[in-house]
Amino acid sequence: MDGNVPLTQQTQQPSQEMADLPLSQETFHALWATLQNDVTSGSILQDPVQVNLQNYDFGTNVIQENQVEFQVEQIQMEPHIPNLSIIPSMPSLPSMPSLPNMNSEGSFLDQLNSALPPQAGTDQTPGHNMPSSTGYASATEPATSPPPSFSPPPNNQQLPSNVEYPGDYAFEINLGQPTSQAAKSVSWTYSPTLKKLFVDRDKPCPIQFKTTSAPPPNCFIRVLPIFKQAENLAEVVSRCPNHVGSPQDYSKDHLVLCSDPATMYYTDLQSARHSLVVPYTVPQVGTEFSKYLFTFKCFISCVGGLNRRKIQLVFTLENETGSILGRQVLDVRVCACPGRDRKTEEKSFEKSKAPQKKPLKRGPSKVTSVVGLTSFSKKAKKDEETFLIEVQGREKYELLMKIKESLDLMDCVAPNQISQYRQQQAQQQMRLNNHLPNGVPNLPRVSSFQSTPPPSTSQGNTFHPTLALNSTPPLNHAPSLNHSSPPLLNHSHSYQQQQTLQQPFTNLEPYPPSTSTSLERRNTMPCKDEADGPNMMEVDAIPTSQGFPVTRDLTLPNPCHTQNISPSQDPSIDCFLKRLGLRQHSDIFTQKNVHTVDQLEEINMEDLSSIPHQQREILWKAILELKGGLQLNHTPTMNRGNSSASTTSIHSSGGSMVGNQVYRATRFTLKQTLSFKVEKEDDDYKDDDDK
Amino acid sequence: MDGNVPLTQQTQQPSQEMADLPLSQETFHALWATLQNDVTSGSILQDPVQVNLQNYDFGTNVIQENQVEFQVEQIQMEPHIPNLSIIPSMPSLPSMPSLPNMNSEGSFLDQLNSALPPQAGTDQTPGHNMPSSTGYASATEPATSPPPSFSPPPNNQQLPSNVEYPGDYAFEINLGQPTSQAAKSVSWTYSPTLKKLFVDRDKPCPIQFKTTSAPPPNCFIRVLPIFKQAENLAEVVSRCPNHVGSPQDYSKDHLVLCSDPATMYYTDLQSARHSLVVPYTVPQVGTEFSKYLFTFKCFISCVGGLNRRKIQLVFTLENETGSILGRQVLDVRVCACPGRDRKTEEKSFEKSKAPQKKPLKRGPSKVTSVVGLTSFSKKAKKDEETFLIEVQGREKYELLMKIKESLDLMDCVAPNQISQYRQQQAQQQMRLNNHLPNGVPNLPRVSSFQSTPPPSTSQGNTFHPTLALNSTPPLNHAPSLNHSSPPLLNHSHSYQQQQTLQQPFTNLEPYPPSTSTSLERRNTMPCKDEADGPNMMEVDAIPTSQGFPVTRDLTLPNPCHTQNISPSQDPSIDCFLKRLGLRQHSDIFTQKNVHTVDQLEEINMEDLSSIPHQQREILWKAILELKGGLQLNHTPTMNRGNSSASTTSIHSSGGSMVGNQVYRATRFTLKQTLSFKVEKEDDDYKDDDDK
DNA sequence: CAGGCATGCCTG
DNA sequence: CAGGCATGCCTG
Ligand SMILES: [Zn+2]
Ligand SMILES: [Zn+2]
Repeated sequence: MDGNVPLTQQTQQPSQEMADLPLSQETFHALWATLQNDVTSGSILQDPVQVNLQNYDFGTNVIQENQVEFQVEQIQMEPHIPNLSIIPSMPSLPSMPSLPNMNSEGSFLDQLNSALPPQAGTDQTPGHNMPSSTGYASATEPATSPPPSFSPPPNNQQLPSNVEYPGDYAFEINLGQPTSQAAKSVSWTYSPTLKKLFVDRDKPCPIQFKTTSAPPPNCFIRVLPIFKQAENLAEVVSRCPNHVGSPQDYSKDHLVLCSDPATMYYTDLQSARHSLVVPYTVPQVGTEFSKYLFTFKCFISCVGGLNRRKIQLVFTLENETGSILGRQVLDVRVCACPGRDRKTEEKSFEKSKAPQKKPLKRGPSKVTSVVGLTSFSKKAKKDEETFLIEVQGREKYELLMKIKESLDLMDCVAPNQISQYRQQQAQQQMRLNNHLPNGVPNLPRVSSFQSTPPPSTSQGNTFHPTLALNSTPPLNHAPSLNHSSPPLLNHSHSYQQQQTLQQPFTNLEPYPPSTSTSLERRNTMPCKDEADGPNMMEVDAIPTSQGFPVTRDLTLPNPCHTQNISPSQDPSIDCFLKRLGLRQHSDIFTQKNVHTVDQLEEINMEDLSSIPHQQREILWKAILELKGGLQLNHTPTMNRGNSSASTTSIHSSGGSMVGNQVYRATRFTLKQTLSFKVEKEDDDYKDDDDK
Repeated sequence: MDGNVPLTQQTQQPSQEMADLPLSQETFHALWATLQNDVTSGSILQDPVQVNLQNYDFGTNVIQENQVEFQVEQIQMEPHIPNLSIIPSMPSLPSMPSLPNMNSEGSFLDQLNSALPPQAGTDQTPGHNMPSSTGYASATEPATSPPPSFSPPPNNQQLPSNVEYPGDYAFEINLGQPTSQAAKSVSWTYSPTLKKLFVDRDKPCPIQFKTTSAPPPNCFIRVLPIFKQAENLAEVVSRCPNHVGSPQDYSKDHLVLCSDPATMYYTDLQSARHSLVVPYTVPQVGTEFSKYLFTFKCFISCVGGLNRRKIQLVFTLENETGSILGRQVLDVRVCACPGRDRKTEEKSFEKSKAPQKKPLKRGPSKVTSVVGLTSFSKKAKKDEETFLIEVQGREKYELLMKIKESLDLMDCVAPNQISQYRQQQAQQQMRLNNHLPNGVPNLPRVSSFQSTPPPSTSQGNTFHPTLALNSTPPLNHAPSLNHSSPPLLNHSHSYQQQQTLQQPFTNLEPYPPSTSTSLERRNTMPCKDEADGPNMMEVDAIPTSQGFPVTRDLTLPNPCHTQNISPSQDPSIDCFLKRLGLRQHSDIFTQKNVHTVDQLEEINMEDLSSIPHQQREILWKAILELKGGLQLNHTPTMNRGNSSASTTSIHSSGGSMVGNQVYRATRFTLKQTLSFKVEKEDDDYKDDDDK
């Protein structure tokens, strides 16, 4: 096992209580509530914490390690201030007393409570304990930072959860009538034994969903692919260079597509993870399930992509504010011969659970569950000087005017409107082009909300016809993933500007667009806790581990950086390396917990010592370019602190802060890692002979 | 055989005279001389033509087809003129009387002679018969067009030659002491039986060169990878998306790299082919060969790249003006297990030539040899209106000023200086970064010639210390490939601007930079025919089929289009498709002889009917974008005529001609195709069992 | 649609 | 470094 994650080791006995370990729904709930609190008042978590790890087949393996970490960090960034003020509230917790006595967590978190300084900014209303109704408003996941005291950085990623959780509505997935076997190259086949879907690349595959009772209106299903093996879990699942979509395409990096015309594709600004969201419609009368067609754009074997690593799909049923009502996980193998491979895997699975317990190869050896929350706030300043440019030649003039126009317009428009506009444009375009798989008729189902540059076009939201006026605008609160990445550092803006934005619903006329932050917005419509629509009750106790709202305020209108970065670029290290043709070396970054380009400050020359000379030069140059300001003068660069707070500083080259904004972010991370000895157990392809 | 090339069929008997077929060196010579003539005076080829096809193992296969085509086309494009005036000089020659009586070609070409109208433009000096001294000056390969009368378009690509030609200096390659076999995964091994190199990806592989007599000074070796199979020959060999280099890297698409620090990497503007050029140094005293280390950046199996298609390297020894002094061809297989694969191929090769002649699989079924020449001319106009732009905010101002500055500077600077500047910058940067394979010390060996934007930096040309003052400036005359592509149509400029430029020598102080075309330049320094340096004699009879000079004048300073196109983009359809993730459909384009984006006008909706709906939409949209002007207004678009001249028109959307230039191009193509029934003969991997 | 190859890569 | 698997794809 080549886990890239530095971890302290703790040995423990084999455990059948696995299914009842830390980071359960209660954890989410408690954390959520408490963190809300904290963001606004400095108080912290008192409730006991439990974790519920499912979906990993531990077999009879021996636990080798069981570690829990908790961290609270606060970052504040302002223009023209030469140093990032990182306020480590609680340095970190290297390891917890071994589980399952996770109730001790309560007292631990109590300690944290006192360690956390009162929030400096006060533009937030006091917190409350209703995760569903308040979560979206104050808890987002953008701003994260390296842990202030560790070095090398600990594994503090906000990893996606793969914990199955049917929830109050008994959310379930289904793959139709089980078949006992299938032709070698059927387009897809599901193995009930393995609980695994085998599907050909780019072939539509129906997946069905149901809930026992009707969930609140305007729910949607999010589909997020993750790597199954713990050592890859931190890596974003995205398409290989060979199968990436066209640059204009918001789903260009998405492994999974859905044929539903109302599908929205997201790329999380922080984690860079690619997920899709599709409105959940209750089953037609007489049918038990709601069916959706999905396609997968890469083989699991794709070089420079999945690269023969197992993946899972995480399906979350989320309400309109992004709270998670249920979660299901499905193992998937995208391959050219689903039938053959299913047979092979089932065969080897039979063998593996046969009495003699003969050793098999490569199994998942580590399981990590992480919950994290980050709150975030931001203000904008202005740049109002006037200049004149004299231009020779009409062509240049028109070109420049075009650029100027767009710059001006971007300034005029609320950042989230810009974001929204972009996302809408792109997705509308996609629809117009009938670009969705399986040729499902592409109705313009998303209403237009663009009071900005291009004139508003379509209307008619069939997606959320019942959107209640008293529900909070989810504009800034699309659920997304817990995957860490520093918030607003360095050149990340330019990327973020171009990224897909988190915003599943666009028909939000009840609420005017706003440039305020999520926290600020709470002042406008505070304490909806007790009145969050008809689904208040259900929503109350719902965890949001995977569904942290994200403020699109991160999308800054400052165009300075876009100059050097193509719209197709992705903030993930993966994509960064891809562009350099150095994908092979992603380990180096993963090891340092560097997952997006704005974390590149973490990387120094020595980290690259393991790679060949020439490649190192290329890489280092590219890193420097991203670190140290690109072509433009006055491009402020902020350095990301190393693991130690003392190294944190700003590389501002005399310029103003990007976008002239003030940012404050507080992040909380709770992580548990279980490590266990693998008895060589895995579905494997080799042992057919001795069957 | 799935030859994409529409061809008329002609059956012929098996032939052992293969080695003496059309398109020999004499052909080149004769063509060259005659075409020179034609460009300037309208006269055409009288000499008999012979062709010498080597390097294809025909075995005892039956020739099914033997076709020769000859075409002359002239294109003229001017701003504000609504129609491309295509002057078909000679409609085309569907098929020639069957060979080997190729001497009849003489009379055929005589007919052509009278068919060719006198040249409209007269800014060329009279032609002469010295290919080496005049070739670079008037014959270039930029301007090509679809044949005016055919439909569907015939295979009129300017394909690279793979004809072995030791030449007057007996140019030879060598791979060191032959080994009888090698370990499974040696980094490289050469099979003398197969005359084939097996090499691991990214591993240095020494290849040696020699000549019996010393070639003229300042010679260089060009290395160009091509596909071996005729059906792929038209496709540019480049790296797969997974192995492309970083965008700044001029060699990012080059399959082959050379560790020599003086290596220059080219991407032909017209053909989009990627080659490298390295100075040829005579062997050290006491050694027989000059050794160079090469690396290969893709496996032949790379998906979206070589894709399991056989390749060859074409090594040409070229003099300083780009004339070809010798050519050698080497089969190469880049694979993970060179030893294993060599063994396998040798085994199956033995079998294949065993008496019983058991059928083997997939062999090369068609061989195509093409010679082509295009002359090209261009003039620039001006755009001098003055405008004022008022800008709010310093950031935007500075951003815009930066852009304006660069636009202005581009206008001030001669296009070839810009080009040169860019190429130099990039390659210098590469050296500085010690970016070359194998860590060979990176001396700045290319002198700086940048009288333009960035101040001149390095000096000291160790590359061409003996560059004679009376040699013609090769600035515009780097040898390149005969691969067709339309000249100055549509949005190709924006791509070209960003493309690697053809210019192997940069120490050219004797000649001031010039914006004039190659033809115009001849007026400035006319008739160097008889005085082209010390190597006049040798150079005289040398063919230039692969070494057609290219005018970098193609690189227009007009920045209008760069806006939407990232610098890393490549004009080839391959890359275009790659970006869209639709590489699978390259056939469609190959079939229509569309190889670069500026030929996209050739493609219409129906052509895409074979591909899946969604992909079609993506593709079509992308094509339309490239065809029809991007985001900017006043972006003139010129349509490429379909195979029929009557469909040729300009889609100018009321704008001025791109760059306000007038273009005139004349192209000549002579092509022979041999088609033969394959007795299932090929090196194959399957038959090990029955050994 | 099944058989089986081709070929990068993993494991001993 | 050799054995051998994994897996897309080609051929009947
Ligand atoms: Zn892929
Ligand atoms: Zn490759």
